[in-house]
Amino acid sequence: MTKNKVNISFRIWFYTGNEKFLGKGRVELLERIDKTGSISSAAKGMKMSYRQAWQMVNEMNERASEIVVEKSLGGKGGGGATITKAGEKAIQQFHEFEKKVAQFIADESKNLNF
Amino acid sequence: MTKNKVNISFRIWFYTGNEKFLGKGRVELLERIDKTGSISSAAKGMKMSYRQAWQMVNEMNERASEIVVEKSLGGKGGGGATITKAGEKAIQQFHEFEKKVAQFIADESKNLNF
DNA sequence: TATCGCTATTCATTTAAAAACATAATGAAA
DNA sequence: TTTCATTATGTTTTTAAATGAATAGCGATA
Repeated sequence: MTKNKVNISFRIWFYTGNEKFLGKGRVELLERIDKTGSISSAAKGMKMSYRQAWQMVNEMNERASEIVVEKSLGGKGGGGATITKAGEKAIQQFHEFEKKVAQFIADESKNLNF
Repeated sequence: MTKNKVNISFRIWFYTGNEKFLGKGRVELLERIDKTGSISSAAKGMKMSYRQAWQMVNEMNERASEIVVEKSLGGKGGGGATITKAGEKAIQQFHEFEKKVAQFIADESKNLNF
């Protein structure tokens, strides 16, 4: 009867009310928007269609009390998108929370076997 | 600037090595097998095809060091399936772990706003 | 030895989510 | 006033996952 070590994986999501607001994927999207300055190039960088990326951004903006992405239309480069202070805070809080949970799970799972 | 309360949802998965072994859905499947005595009626009770249920059971048995479901073929009622001691333990440990994580997250998320 | 309901397995079909495609609309700047 | 890359939005196509259907095998028991 060999015992196997059990590893635990997890995911967390932030909700506002009962609507999904932020998860790992959306955080990555926000970070890429921050880095590239546009939804379209952020989407290109992940395996994601522009349409979906745009929709995600829109949902997040609708569901947060302050928008997380400021979008601009037309102009020099056609427009673009930037992360707001509220967006930066959301990203940071998500990472922090995820880290805490990871630490907790790592501690608690040390002696879990089958 | 109204702040919204943020709720956090999560899911955890048990892995043996780097293969998924157990998650919320599979735990429910095991519990239904336990209650009904067969994979087929357990599957019927959830929104799940017998095929998938059978495959899940098979995967779990392959990936655990001891099988979690004992299957019997033919005989009086055509056969059936029962949960082993190892299976019961797995279910119990999953629930316990999930509960601990839920408590941790509830505590940590008390003052999270946007 | 016939029956019965289950396990076991293959193959076709359905479905839902995402991608891909197409096309306006925008507005600063040259 | 033309250009440009982007946002914005509707429509079609692809893809992946699950379901559904069909069939064989099993074996205790009546």
